[in-house]
Amino acid sequence: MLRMSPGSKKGESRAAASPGGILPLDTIFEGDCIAALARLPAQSVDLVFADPPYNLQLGGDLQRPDNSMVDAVDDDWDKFASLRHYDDFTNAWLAAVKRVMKPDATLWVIGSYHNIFRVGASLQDLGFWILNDIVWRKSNPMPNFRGKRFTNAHETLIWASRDQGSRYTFNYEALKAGNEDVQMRSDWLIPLCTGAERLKGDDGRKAHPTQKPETLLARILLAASRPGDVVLDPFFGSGTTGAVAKKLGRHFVGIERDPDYIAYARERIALAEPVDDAAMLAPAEKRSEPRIPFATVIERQLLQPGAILTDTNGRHEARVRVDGSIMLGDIVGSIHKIGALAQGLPACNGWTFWHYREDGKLRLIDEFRTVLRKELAAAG
Amino acid sequence: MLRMSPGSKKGESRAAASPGGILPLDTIFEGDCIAALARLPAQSVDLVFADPPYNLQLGGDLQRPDNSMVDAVDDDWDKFASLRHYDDFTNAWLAAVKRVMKPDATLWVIGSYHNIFRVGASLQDLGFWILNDIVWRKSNPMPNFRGKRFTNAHETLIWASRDQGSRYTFNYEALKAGNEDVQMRSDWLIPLCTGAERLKGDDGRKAHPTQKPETLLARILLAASRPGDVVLDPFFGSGTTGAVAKKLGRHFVGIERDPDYIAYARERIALAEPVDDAAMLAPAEKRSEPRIPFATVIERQLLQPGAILTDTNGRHEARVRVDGSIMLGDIVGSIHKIGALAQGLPACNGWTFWHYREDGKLRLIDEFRTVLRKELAAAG
DNA sequence: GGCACGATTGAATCCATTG
DNA sequence: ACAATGGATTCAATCGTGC
Repeated sequence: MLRMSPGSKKGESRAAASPGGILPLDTIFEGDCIAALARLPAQSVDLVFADPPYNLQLGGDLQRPDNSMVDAVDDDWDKFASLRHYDDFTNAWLAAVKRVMKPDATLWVIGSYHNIFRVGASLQDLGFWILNDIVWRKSNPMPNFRGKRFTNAHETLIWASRDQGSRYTFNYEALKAGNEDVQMRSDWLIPLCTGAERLKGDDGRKAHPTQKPETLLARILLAASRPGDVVLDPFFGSGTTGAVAKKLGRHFVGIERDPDYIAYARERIALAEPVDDAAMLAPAEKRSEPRIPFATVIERQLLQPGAILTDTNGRHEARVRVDGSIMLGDIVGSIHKIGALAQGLPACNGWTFWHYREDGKLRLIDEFRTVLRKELAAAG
Repeated sequence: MLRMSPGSKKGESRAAASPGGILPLDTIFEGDCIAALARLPAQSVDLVFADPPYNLQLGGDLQRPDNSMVDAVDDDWDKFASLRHYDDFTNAWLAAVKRVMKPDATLWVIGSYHNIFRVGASLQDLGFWILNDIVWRKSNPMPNFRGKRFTNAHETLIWASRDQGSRYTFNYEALKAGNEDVQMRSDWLIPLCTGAERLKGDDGRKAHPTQKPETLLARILLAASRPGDVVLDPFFGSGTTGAVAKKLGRHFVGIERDPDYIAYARERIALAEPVDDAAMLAPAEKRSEPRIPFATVIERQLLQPGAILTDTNGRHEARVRVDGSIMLGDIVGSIHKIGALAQGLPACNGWTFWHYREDGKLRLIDEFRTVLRKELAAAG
């Protein structure tokens, strides 16, 4: 039986239409993840964050797709059986998630060396297309007490699109602006979830064993979703995904089978304060300028047919034709094509290559484009 | 047909007895890796380093922003018909390697997200026991030219013992002593192999497309082998493993298919001198302060979205956005770009320009950077 | 010689729009 | 559906050249 739980104490529950039906938003579903996913409408979510269990050989709590338990194991035969069961489980939830994803949605999965190779191989087998693997470097990892291995100071995330060639959301400019104006790398330094952020029970002990830091989820949501998007977390746990989604103006859908965790999550999400100023929320984007045909420069008589274009050094000379093409020797083509040809390069932006001479000075033809764009903007 | 080639020009060839026969040392075998492995004695090597093809599956050409071409890895040895074929290949060489390993030997494999999940799953299936996954963070990776993904700034290594419960070599104290007396972590910052270390052909072009830095191999050998141990590299390439083994007083056994690579490797190894001080092979330490993204200040909630930043005089007011960009009027950008814009300067250090108000006093946002640097310093 | 500046390069699954 | 084409997009480090 599937129960629906509003994400906030107010009990407000929004919903979004999708090809497969109606998806309740900002809601936590209580129950088995695969069964619950099967009841969600197809192609209804924009982003998935999954923090699946990875108790491979730890025994006791590994769940088969049919919800039966795998016994604790320590001999080889059982170890292989356990790996296979884990793979079955992984394949099942990944396939179920894939069905629920919009065509351009992306998936994030976090794991450690115990399980991430199983997960990665499974998702490749299912046709997901890996975009990056991301390393969460922990600034304050637990040391290796016995001195028998390297300090396990990181976890791995896989970022994948539903299919090869999909047009996924990636807020490149926003990430770059917040990162000292250099593009964001695949290794992220983020502290563990500790202190006040770490949820504690009445007994003062941690409420959830693997609560993820909000910083981590914030970066994921800011990188790969837009305000108003729907973020699905099929292993909702203590609700970090929901809390961050609410703060950042995204919708969430959570699935969790433990009612205690759901209680913690609900309380926590109710307390989360959304950023209310939309201007603070919309991702920084380089606004795409309208495309200006070079022919317009001629039509508007900013350049005359027959005018000479050269590169910076004057090594190449081309002549402007009435139709906006240019001629180098007896070869005719666009400013881009001829620019590429002149340099022997596979491509070229002609606007930023060709110059014209005015009052004895060389000026870039891109100045014309700037002028025309300003005019266009003024005209609305 | 299998040919045997001495590793040095002197042609000296040592050998070690093992349960399965005699293993020639400091030798490069020319031929297919799986066939060659089948002829080596069982249980004869102490350490394996493997740098298998990554199965990159590149699409078309990639151009840099200056329209020059990226020199892609398009070699035949990296072409596989399908994931299934790649898995078959992986299973075959891993099984062959396992047979040759002594019971307490360990295996290192390096890869990227294209192949590492296949490799990890395969070696788990074969009964290897993963000890760590290690992240090689590149200090100077190739950027993402189109701004479509995160900079792919790392590769992954898996360190595994032959069997669960084996008594492998791990030089814990030595690593700790060489790491400012803190445990060596699972994330290693090491530059790409460039400059004088990078082997070049007579034409001045790189001799091998994926030559690994000696620093990386040095750390592996120092961590997981002892002087006199035998290190096997089944994808020997340009011989980095052999050169480092010789420098560090380990023996090597290499397998390589391409006679050109073998020629480079042999010459290189002949020139390698055993070192007295292993620290010579440590990476040059970085002394510069780590770069702190302004987005971290928001992620860590040191400032809230919507907070007001001003200059000293309060002439300019900008507002902080969730993604770590700031907004002046309706213009969005980094603290640096907007700081420059506000002053009409070509550049500006936003950290030392913008202030926030706390308890009625103006404080420089650079104070946040100081705090974060202290907190994150330990992790580099 | 030393410094400034430009050219080059590294395992890469790297476009969007129009016709 | 595919094909053609306009034109947007990069970080750290090394090495060579010129003053």
